[in-house]
Amino acid sequence: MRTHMCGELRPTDAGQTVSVCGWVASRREHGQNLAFVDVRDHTGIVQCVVDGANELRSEFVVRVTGTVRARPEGTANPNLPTGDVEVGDCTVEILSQAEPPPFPVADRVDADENLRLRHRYVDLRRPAMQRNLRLRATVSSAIRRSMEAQGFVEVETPTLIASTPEGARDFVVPSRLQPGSFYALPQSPQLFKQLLMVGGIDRYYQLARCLRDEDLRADRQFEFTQLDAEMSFADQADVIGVISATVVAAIRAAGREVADEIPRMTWREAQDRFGSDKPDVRFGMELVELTDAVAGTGFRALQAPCVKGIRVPGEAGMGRARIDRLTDQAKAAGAGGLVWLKMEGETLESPILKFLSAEEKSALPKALGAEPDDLLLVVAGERPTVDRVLGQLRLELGRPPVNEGGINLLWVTDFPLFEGLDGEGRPIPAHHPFTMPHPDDLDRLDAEPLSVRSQAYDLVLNGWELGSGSVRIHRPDIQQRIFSFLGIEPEEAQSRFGFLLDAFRHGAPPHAGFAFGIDRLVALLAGEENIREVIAFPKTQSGVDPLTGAPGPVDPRQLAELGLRVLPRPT
RNA sequence: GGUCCUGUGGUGCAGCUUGGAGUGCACGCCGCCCUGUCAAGGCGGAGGUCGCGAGUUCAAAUCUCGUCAGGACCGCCA
Repeated sequence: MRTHMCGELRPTDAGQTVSVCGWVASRREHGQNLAFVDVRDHTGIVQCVVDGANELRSEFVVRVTGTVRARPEGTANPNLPTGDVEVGDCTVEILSQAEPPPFPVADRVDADENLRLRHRYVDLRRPAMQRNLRLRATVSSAIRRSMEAQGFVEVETPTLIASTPEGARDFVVPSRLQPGSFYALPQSPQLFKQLLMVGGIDRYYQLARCLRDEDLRADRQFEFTQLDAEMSFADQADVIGVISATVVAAIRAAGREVADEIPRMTWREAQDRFGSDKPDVRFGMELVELTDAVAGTGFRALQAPCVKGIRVPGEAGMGRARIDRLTDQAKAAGAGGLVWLKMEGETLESPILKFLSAEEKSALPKALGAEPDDLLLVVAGERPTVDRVLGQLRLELGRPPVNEGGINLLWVTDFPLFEGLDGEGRPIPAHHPFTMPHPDDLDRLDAEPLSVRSQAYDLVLNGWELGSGSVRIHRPDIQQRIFSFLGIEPEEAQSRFGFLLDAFRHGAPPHAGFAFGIDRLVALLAGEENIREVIAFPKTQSGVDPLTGAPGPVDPRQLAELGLRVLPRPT
């Protein structure tokens, strides 16, 4: 049907008779006997010269046959890769007519999200969406090649699985053959990949669809795709090596530069320096320890176990309203308040000056490395709160746009095993309950559980959590001990995860794994703030697909067959 | 569950603060003209329940309340 793609014609093709197919991108008529028609396919646009184009309209699908020729002197278009040539003496076949598009098919579009999604098939024609989806395919392909080159085997795991009421909310599918019983859609293939290790697969990977029924965000959809991997007879260093190689390969396949070696940082260091477990290391403004500098202060607001601050360069002119908003934000995040100091030239200005000693007035700016016209923000309180609050303020005040600052990968290691205590004093697992504690900390499990580190690690890219992994518990005795720690009784553990514990009694190799989100990786590589831009058919924030109308009601006969009845919505 | 922003011809906006006739801009659409344009140009034209519903008022796109939709965020996401 066609001999060439629109975007590939060049002066070297001159003289050839060609056929191209695509959509009418624009039409410029110059009377009855001359018109220019730009035809677009995913490779680009080429100008076709026709006698008349009165019957053509935007987005009509056409096949154009004609002769490639250099454009006349002075009429080349340097903005177009095909701008030195045109297709002349054209015959135009209309393959399909089209209504006027609901929004312009331009590279950049500012149309309403609902409108774009309702007409996604038009939206996808836009060069930006074409680039994003093709970038995604390039990245996926590079990931597969890298994993296979490292000896990993792709294994598919089931989509209809048993619900394990742990972590995120499950999507649930009613069973017809067992009315009243339900499948769940997998939040991840976690348990299956561990079973594959017991099954001797040794190195497993999968570009796995994961589903979680939680509220949507710019970086979260109901369904998302992960590189899911697991390896036997391997430790943390092995996993980090494999995943590092694959992520670097994927980023390079996308045409971006990245170093071979990915820096590492412990969770503790990330908290101390950045107030986050996923630090954005593209900019400074690190958290500075001030506890000693104000030890013994007479100012009550700074009498706290931990005092830290950040230096906001050049923001001494910040208005009172903005500072008040930051203060509200800090309080909402748990801080008692927000202390601010301004370097008005060389002079320190602050509402709290009268409460500070002379030593403190010089020690605070010095510790923070303050320079003229800087704004200094100080928070006091319990250490985790101080870190969290300042970490948020740092992002708010300094974070660069998504497409700036290059690609900065970072491994964050030595996460705590538990992230705190629940209402009944039981530890909450920071990762998941199959995470192996750090061997050096095992003997503190009973006495100081919150100080126990785990062999869990996250991969962070420009402040986005790309993914996480861990060394898994492969011994039933340790797994039972962790379960009981989490308040999961042996009977409950048996009923929920019994199949895994059974498997571990049949010869489980030590194993470790990882999973990271493809949607987020591709979005960052595409310079997009929102993962919807790299998903062909995403859902809106309220979980609706405006194109297909999902979710919708089902036929009453379907419900009856499933033994279900829909209750009226509570009002 | 909560906070904030947005909703005005097909599209993107302005108008809203300080209520006074659906007013305006750009694109698109329809018709005519035009032989070198490329977001072509010129002339003319059509197209509106100001998301929806209440309330206040002599009078509401504009003020108030509710509601729906889209977006950002908090909660949530082991």
